[in-house]
Amino acid sequence: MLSYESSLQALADPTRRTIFELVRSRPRSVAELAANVTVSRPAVSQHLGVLERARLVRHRKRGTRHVYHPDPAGLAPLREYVESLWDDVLTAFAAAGDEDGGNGDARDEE
Amino acid sequence: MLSYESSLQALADPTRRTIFELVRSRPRSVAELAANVTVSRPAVSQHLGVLERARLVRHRKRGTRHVYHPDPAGLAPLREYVESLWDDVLTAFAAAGDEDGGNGDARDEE
DNA sequence: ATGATTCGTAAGACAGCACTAACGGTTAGC
DNA sequence: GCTAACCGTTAGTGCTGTCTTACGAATCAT
Repeated sequence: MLSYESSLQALADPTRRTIFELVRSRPRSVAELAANVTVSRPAVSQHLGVLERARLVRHRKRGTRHVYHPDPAGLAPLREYVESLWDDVLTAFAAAGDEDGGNGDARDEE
Repeated sequence: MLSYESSLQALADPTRRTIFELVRSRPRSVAELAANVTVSRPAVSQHLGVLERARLVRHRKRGTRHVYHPDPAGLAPLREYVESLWDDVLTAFAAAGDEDGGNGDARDEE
């Protein structure tokens, strides 16, 4: 699996995105994260596993607590991918025009 | 639903991402898209519906054919979101340091 | 050493999503 | 007007992912 795929799929889930937003603003423990979302603590732990596999977060053991903090390693490929899409789509869009529903002249071009 | 959420969720699916890649490279009809993926034509039509609701593609009726082309409207919010994540994560990462497994000094800070 | 706290993991139930098959609508061509 | 081609939609099915409960491991405090 390409690197930006896992990041894309990880951030697609709303709960997981909320957790990542919390970790992004400030490093937090699992219990602190679970207190700020509607799901249980094991669910948060599973989401953190997905985020960590996607290289979006890392964790550091602080005694019995696992403190999670963001990691740019997984976000960088996603950022590059979106940027490449952005450039190509702008070019393709400018070449095609911006009208959509109108079916004025029907020329066959294939 | 915020705009970048739908784009994120739409691009998370591999088949949908393949379809979007094809549309990005060149405007294509539904049958042409279906010929380049492993799923059936109705499945492609459904995926195009999701992509269109996310403002990632548009379509133009060319006789009986529906030609789909990319749309920057849905991609722009996603790009801005990823960029904002990138900036904040870089800052947070620099402030936290880059070590992970090491549990050297355990101070209680809460 | 013992008890308490924090966390990860396994197992099972449940919901959501993607897919196929069948149908109906619209347009081009004869 | 009639046939064929292209497409969207709906109903039904299978599967992947998420959630909760229960359990075990690791660490700090007493």
